[in-house]
Amino acid sequence: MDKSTYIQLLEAHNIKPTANRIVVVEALANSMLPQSLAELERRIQTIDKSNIFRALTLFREQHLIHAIEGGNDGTRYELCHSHSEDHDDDQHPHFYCEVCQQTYCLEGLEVPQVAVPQGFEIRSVNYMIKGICPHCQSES
Amino acid sequence: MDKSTYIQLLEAHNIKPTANRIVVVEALANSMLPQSLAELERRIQTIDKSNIFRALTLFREQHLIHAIEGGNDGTRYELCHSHSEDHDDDQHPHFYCEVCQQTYCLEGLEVPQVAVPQGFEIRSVNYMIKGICPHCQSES
DNA sequence: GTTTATGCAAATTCTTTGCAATACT
DNA sequence: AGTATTGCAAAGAATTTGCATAAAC
Repeated sequence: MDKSTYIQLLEAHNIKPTANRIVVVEALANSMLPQSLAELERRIQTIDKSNIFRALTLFREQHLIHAIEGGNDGTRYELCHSHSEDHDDDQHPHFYCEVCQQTYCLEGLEVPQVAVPQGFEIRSVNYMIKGICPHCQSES
Repeated sequence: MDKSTYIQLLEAHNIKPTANRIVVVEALANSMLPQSLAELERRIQTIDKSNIFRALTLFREQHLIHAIEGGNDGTRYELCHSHSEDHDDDQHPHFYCEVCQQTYCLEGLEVPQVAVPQGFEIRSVNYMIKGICPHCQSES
């Protein structure tokens, strides 16, 4: 993907494509794994963390990225796959390895739905599995 | 439940039943909703937060309580239902209301399993739904 | 008397905001 | 000019640790 692709992506979500925001969205796009704010800070030395944070907040509001929680160390962010402007519908389960502490996307899988009681309105679902990943499995 | 029940509960998990620990486990048992550390601090004025924290850490190690994450404000704790000493098997989905910010246990429901790829070993699953609860639904 | 638990204070870590300077339109 | 964005610094919030005292065994 080149720069103009990211600009289009930002614009599709009504985000003005500033230089910093392009860098942040690019960093997310190039990440295999969902990134925490701290990881993005480490990766993007040129932008202040408050600005990365503000970019992420904006991206989240515009449904360009979504947040996943429940691994261990705070919130992680990943690009939405479905590029809808007003909601996320590409939720997939995540797997947090208790040994290497990486969070994997289980992209091929769907988050199974549960039948919630009458009156609960579902907006989103976080499905986080914890355990040991194949790599750490074979180490032991 | 009276005090001796809590003592038995602690002992069943190989936890020495000190006065403080009895108070903490009692507070959890009397909570309808999973409690955060901050909520427990507010509820238990007699015990220092570092101690509540240490009790929770110990309880977690001994599988007396489990942690749920992904609501909004950090980790919440609830008693395990299955009183096994070495693992949790009573996971149920939780529902976080984005309006009133309460976390509900959907106790009647099971967490649906997903077929993870070969090599991933599942230890536990966090299923967190976000949306609007019946009460806040009817407010609007 | 040795180990364990406790309370207080403070260190850490992570997230979020204030504000002046800069860039954009 | 006027609005939006940025970097730096610092405020906040939440979690976790150090350590001296006190309690338990």
